[in-house]
Amino acid sequence: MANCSVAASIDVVGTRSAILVLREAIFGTRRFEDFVHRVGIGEPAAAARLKELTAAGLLERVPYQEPGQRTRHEYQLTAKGMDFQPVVYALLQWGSKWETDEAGPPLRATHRACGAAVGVRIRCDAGHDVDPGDVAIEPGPGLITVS
Amino acid sequence: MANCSVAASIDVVGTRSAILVLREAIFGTRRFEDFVHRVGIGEPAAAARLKELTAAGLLERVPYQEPGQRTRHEYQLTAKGMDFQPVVYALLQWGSKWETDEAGPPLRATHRACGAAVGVRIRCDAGHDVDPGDVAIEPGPGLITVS
DNA sequence: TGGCTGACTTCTGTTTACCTAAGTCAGAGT
DNA sequence: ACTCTGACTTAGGTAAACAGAAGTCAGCCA
Repeated sequence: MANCSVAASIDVVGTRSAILVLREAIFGTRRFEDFVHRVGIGEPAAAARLKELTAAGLLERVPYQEPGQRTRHEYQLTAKGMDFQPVVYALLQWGSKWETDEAGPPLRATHRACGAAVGVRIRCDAGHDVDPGDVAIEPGPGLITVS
Repeated sequence: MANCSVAASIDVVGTRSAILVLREAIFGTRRFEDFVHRVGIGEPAAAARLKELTAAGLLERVPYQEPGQRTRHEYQLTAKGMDFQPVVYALLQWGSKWETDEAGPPLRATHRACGAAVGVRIRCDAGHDVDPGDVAIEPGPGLITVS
């Protein structure tokens, strides 16, 4: 009954832990144990989310080997996973503005070149900056007309 | 154990139905019955999400009256709710690129002035466009150092 | 060959997120 | 007073999303 791409996206990253795992992957986490500790979830949940995100094509399981260690596997973002970055930064931006606790965020995303905090802006495919009020919603087939 | 604003955001809009209700609100839905039908959830779930989002300050319950009808209530986006638009458009953009089915999305967000599809771009507070690879993650207090 | 370790899996139990179906309730119109 | 309607609430059940503890397994090293 998914009637828009938003719903399709949520079908892929529908749970709290899925988004948090993806956030950690975007922030640079690669190894299973690190996902468990940094996301703050149990091992079964971490294993399930990593498997699902890998199956959905957002993560890739690639072998690596540290010197003097056996071959292991780590999880790397694919292009599809990297394209999810705007969603994470949008959440980060919104949460920083409206839901920050007293201590402030322990993680900050900044522009490498200038050090300013990173967020997102609404923009159209033609390159214009778009104010939230200038967005038109066009109903397509199969949807009840907005009254 | 929320260690970043992303987690704080997800605490507010943590469920599939919460994001879909918020999407509908952003797309212009106001009335209870419309939320139920357009989101495709049951009435109890819709009532619970609307109540939670109202309590969290993203929606506001305001009275209205159509001629010849009794006073009723509708749900309007607050400034906090409107600020969530980039998250929804980021999800829309990602889903349109990676998860579109054969029929295409029944709803499209476009720039009113030029008609082009609306999405989001990563940008820093200094106003620069930022490529995904140019984002630096700075660990703050309380977080294990990324290996 | 046996220990060690990171990466899982299995088991058991709880909570949360839904569903459908059937109420309740307020108040404008008759 | 009575009906009608949109907006919910209540009841009862199911499935998914978790948690914690305790396994299993692979393979490098000794």
